[in-house]
Amino acid sequence: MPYKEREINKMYYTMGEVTEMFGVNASQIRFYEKEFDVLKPKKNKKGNRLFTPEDIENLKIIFHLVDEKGFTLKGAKEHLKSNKDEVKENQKIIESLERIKDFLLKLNGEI
Amino acid sequence: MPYKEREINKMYYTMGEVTEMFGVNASQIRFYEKEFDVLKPKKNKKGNRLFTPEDIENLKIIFHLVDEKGFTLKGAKEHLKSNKDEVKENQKIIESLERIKDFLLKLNGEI
DNA sequence: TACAATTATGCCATACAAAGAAAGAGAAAT
DNA sequence: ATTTCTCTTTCTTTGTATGGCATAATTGTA
Repeated sequence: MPYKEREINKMYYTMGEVTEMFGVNASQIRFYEKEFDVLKPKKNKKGNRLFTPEDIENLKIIFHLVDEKGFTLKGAKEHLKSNKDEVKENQKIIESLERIKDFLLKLNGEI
Repeated sequence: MPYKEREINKMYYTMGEVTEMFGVNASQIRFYEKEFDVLKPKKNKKGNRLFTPEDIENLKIIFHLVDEKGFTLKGAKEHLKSNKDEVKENQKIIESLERIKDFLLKLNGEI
């Protein structure tokens, strides 16, 4: 594995970076960590949390569900479990349609 | 208007029937009535509530959103008002596919 | 008597916020 | 180089406002 890729994989976010990113109090992040099993930040020797990019993605989804959609934490948990695949499926469909669109545009140019 | 249809339109549900139907306390129904503008039961001379079939339908939706989907009351309200949910998303996808269909039909005619 | 209304108050879980301790990092003093 | 002092960050624990109804008291009427 090349050097840069290893660096990316080792990318961690501190608690300060996360609270800055979402504009919330650290206590809320810790509370969410207790509530949502998908959030599993590593910890260093001191005990400080090291958030992975996956943690960040999950936090984005959680904040979207809770703040914008109006789910309870419990509702957001179940939505995460049952709908993560659905969201990814829709993403794939959209990407597929984009490719078809590009193909058709190219075809249209050739006629 | 024929007799039977008038009867159907005049169909009302009492508070007792509603609490029985949803298995909840009357105070919860009255509380939801205060919270959700869509719930507007008539009242007879005595003051007793007369729930319309439309009220019942809305209550079904509300209970579904709150109890099963895990929305907060606020979230359920907004979900009811703005159809910004899956329905509208799917609508956009369908419209997009319709346009693609028209494009393909046109293309097929030209070749 | 039995069901329903209103108004006021009570209550418990949810969803965080605040407080205080502990642990580096860096600068200053020894 | 090492100790001491502050400064900052994060930790854990404890506190609390709000949400979401339930209960109580009183009144009405069929």
